[in-house]
Amino acid sequence: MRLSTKGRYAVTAMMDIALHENVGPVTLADISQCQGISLSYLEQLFSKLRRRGLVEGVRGPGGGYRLAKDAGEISIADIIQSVDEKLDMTTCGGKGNCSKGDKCLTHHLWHDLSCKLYTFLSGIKLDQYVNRPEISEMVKKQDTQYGRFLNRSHAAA
Amino acid sequence: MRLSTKGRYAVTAMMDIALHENVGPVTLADISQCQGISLSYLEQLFSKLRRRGLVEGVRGPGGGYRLAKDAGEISIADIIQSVDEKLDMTTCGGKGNCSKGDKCLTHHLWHDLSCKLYTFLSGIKLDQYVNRPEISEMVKKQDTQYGRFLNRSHAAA
DNA sequence: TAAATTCCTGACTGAAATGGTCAGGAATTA
DNA sequence: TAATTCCTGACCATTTCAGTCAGGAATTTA
Repeated sequence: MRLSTKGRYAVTAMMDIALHENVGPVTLADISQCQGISLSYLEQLFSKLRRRGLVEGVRGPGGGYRLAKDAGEISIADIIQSVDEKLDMTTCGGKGNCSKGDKCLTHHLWHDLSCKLYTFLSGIKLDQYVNRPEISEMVKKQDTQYGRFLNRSHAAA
Repeated sequence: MRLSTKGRYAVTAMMDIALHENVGPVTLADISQCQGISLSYLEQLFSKLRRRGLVEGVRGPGGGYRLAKDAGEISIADIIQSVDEKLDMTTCGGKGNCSKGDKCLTHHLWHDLSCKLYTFLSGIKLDQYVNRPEISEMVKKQDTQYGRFLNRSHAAA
């Protein structure tokens, strides 16, 4: 398994988009500035998120990225697997041939753990955190601080 | 967070030792051969496990490593933290200064996740898997295959 | 006491992943 | 047509992983 800054960046960026669903597409440039993530790196991550069908890009001025599904249908597991590839912790990828064709001593352990972790991460959907009052306050603060969406007709107050 | 082969190796090796508690100290050479882990790499890992007080080394012929505590008191979290350092998934290490002194958008998310994962891994003790019938059978197979502990007076049948 | 065994330590190494840069398109809007 | 934004691919520095190597320290056994 792998759970690094990569997955964290992806989740943070997705959260940013989900938090601005009502405003319209969010540009990677904005996310880059607000969340402190390199623009080119974001582009790499979103290339994968797009291929996985989690977001869709809108080109041209006023464009950006928006969620391809409802925020309630996108889980943290989806996002992490898009960029980090695997949540499975067994060496064998669940096949049970980790020790010369047989299961290794810790196969059951890693299998159990992978299942639990996956269940947990799949259970968390984007909208759960989007609707938290502390978080929507934080994003409002950030938006005014960076002057985001000032040129949008239907910008948030 | 980090959960790589490193932590897996450490847990596997600890499991091997726990499974042979009744036979006496287990040499790293044996673990290396049976579990397919490089000897020198094992030595690095056990250096950390020893410093954490999870195992103790016995030098000289007939020596090896044995558990420093009861198998029921050693959790997977203990082992992984010994070699991999951190299970915490927040960027800030739990301090909440991840975004210019304030909490970042996903602070709560990673904090929650870290707690759950830690609770889960702390709850699994070595003895839980040692006492599983499938696993003690596997280890018996391995032992005869590699001819381990043949020169020990109280070797397992 | 000598030899064998085993832990123990530190320096070094190739390969991969991380996180990021750069350059240049392609599509869309104004 | 110009500006904006996504989109792609090549490239790069650094870190981590996983392992090698060499050598020493403690202990047991002969």
